[in-house]
Amino acid sequence: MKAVTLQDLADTLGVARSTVSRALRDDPQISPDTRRHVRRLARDLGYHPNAAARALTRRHSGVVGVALPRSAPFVFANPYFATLLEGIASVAEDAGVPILFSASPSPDYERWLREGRVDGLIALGYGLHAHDLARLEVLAGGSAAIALVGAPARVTELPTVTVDEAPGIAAACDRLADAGHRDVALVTGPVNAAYARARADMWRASTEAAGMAVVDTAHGDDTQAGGAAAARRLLELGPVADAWLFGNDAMAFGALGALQTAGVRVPTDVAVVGFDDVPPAALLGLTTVHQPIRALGEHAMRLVVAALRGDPAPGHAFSTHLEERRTTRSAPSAPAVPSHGATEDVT
Amino acid sequence: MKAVTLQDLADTLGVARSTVSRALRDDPQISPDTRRHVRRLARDLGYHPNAAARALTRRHSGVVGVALPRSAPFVFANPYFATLLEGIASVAEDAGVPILFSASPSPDYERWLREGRVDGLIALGYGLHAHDLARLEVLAGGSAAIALVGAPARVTELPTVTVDEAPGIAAACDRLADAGHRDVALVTGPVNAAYARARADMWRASTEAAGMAVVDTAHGDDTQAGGAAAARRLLELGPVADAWLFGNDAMAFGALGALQTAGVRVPTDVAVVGFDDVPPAALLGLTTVHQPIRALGEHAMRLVVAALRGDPAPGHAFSTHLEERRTTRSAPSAPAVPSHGATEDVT
DNA sequence: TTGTAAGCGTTATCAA
DNA sequence: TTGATAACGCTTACAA
Repeated sequence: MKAVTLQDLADTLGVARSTVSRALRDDPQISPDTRRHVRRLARDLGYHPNAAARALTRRHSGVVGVALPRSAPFVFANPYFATLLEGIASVAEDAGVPILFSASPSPDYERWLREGRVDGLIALGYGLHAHDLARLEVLAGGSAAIALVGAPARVTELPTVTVDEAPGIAAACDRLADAGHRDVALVTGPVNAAYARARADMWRASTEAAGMAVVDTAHGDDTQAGGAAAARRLLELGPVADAWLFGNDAMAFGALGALQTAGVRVPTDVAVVGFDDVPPAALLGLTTVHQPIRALGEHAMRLVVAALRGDPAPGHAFSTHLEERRTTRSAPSAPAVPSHGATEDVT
Repeated sequence: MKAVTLQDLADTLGVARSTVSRALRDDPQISPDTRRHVRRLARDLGYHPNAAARALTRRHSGVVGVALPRSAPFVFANPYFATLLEGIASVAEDAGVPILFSASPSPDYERWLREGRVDGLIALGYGLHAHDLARLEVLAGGSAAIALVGAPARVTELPTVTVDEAPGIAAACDRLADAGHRDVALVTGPVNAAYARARADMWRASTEAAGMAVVDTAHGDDTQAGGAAAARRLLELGPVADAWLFGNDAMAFGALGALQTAGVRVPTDVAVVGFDDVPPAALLGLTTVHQPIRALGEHAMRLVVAALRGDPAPGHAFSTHLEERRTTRSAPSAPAVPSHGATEDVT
C-alpha cells in the first residue's frame, strides 16, 4: 500500500533520483532515452508525485481558496452563491486549478494562505471588515494572489470585481413610473449590512428620480422566509403601495408566495421587482434587475489565475439591466433596449 | 515577507525546534512555562505551521475531495447538486474539514488521492465505471476514506448513501390513479445513463401497478431546456396523456414553461409530477417525489469523516415520499400521511 | 547528460 | 522536561 516515490523509480532504474525528477518534468537537458525509460516505469508502477513534498520545495501549492463567509445552508440555499460558484468553478476547471472550499461565518482564508495551503484566494469584498481587508492587502503584497468579489467598504488596491447597480435600478423605476405607479414599498436586506443599505439607498434615489415615492419600508434578511415575513407586515399596513421593490430575488420569491396566499394579484394589485436575476426568477416570471453573477465569478477567478502567473490584472465593473417579466404591468410605451455586459475598467 | 517557521521561534527563544513543536501541540510532557512562552511568541510573530511540511511528515493532509463528474455549469445550474453540496459542506464545516472541489467531466479524484492532496473523497456512485470503481476500492483498501453517493452499477463494499425511489414513486402513481388518470406520458433522463433508465423503469412499473398505462415516452437530458423540448414533442403527439411524469424536477420546470406558452392548463388539462423536490419545486408548486438530497450529502460526509478517524461506518438508504402541490389535481379521497426520513442500514 | 548533496518545515525517535 | 537527529519526498545548485 505504500506509495511509489521518486527514490523507488531511481533505485529500480539504477539512476539518481534527481535524474528521475528531471525526466518526469521534461527537463531539456536529459537524454531522450532515459526520459523514455523513466516515464515508462513511472506509468507502470503508478507513480504520482507527492503533493506535499512538491509544495514544500516549490513553495506553492497550486490551489486557490474560495471562502464564503456564510454558513453552508445559507450559501447553497441562495442561488446567488451557487451561480457565483458556477463561474468560479468553470474557470478553475479550465485552468486546471483545484479549489479549496469553505462556507463558514468565520472563514479561515487567512490561515489557509499563511499555512501555504493555498496560493490564491477569492473573497467577498462587501461585508469585509477594514481589519480583515488590511490583512489581505498585506498578504497580497507578499505574493498571494487575491481577488475580491464586490467592493469593500473602503477603496483598496486589491483587484476587485464589482457591479454597477444604477442602470438596472433606474430602468426598473422608470418602467414602473411609466406603468402608472406612484407609491412604492421597499424591502431591504439586512440593515446592518453596508451593501444592503447601499442598494436600498439606490432604490430610493431612483424611485424619487422617477417621480415616485417610497411610502413603506420593511427589512428582510435576504432569505425567502424573510421576504415572506416582510410581505406579511406590508400587507398589514394596508394597500398603500402598489409596487414592491426588493433587495434581492430570494426575498421577492418569499413575498410572491405570501401575496398569493393572501389572495393579492400580481401584477394587477401589486407589481413586484427583484434584484439579481438568479435562475429561478425566470422560472417564476419575476421582473428583476439582472446582474451578471456568473461572469463575476468567472472574472474573479481569472484575476486570481493571472496573479498566480505574476501578471497584474485590473479589476472590472460589470453593468446591470432590467429583465422585465410577468410580475410588473407592461407600460403603455414601447420598452427600451436593455443594455448588457461590461463597462469600464476599475482599480 | 518570509513566513515564520518553527526554527525562527526556536532561535529567538533559544530552545530546540522540537520543543517548540511540542509546546504548540499541547504535548503532555512539556513544562507549563515554556508552553506559555512559546505560544505567546508564536502569536506575536504570527506563526502558522506550514501545511505542506506537516502533511509530508504526518502522511495525511486533512483535506477531503469532492469531485463531481460534470462540468461546472451543469453542476450549479442543477439545484440537485447545489443541495447535495449544501449537505456536504455543512458537515465539513462542523468537522473543520477543508474541501477540495472540482467539477469536471473527467475528475482527478484518483490523482488527488495518489498525490496525497486529499485523505478522503466523496464520489458519485451512479455513472461510475466498473473500472474506476475498482480503483477506488483499491485506494479505500489502502486507507483512503471514500464514500459514494448513489449506488454504482455493481455491488461494492465502499460505504454508499442511496435512496429508495419506490415509495415516493408508488405514492405518486396511486394518487394520480385516485384522481382519475389513466393514460400517462413519461419523460426520462439520458437514455445512456443507468440511473435514469432505472428511474424510468420504476415509473413504468408503478404506473401499471396503479392501473394506469404509459402511452407516450420522451427522452430528455435532465436539464430544463431538455424538459421543455420533450414537452413540445409530447404536445405535437396530441392530447392523449393527461398526466406527465418526469425523471427529475429540472425537466418538469422546463415542461411547465412549455405548457404555459402552449396554453395548456396545469393541472386541469395535464397533471405534472417531478422527481427530486429541489427548492424551486416548492416555489413553483410542483408536485414531486421528494428525496432528502441534503441529508444524502450530510451522511456521505459523515461517512468520510468517520473513515478518516478509522471508524468503519455503514452506508445508508434513505426513503422518498410524495410532495403534493399544485400541479396535480387533488384526489377525492383523503391523502395518506407522507413518510419521511431513513429506513435501513446497508453495506 | 547525470550524480551529489543541501534544503524545504514539520514530526518522531532516542538520548540525555 | 528538553535536545539532537533522522526521516518525509521532492527540487535544485553545483560538480563531475
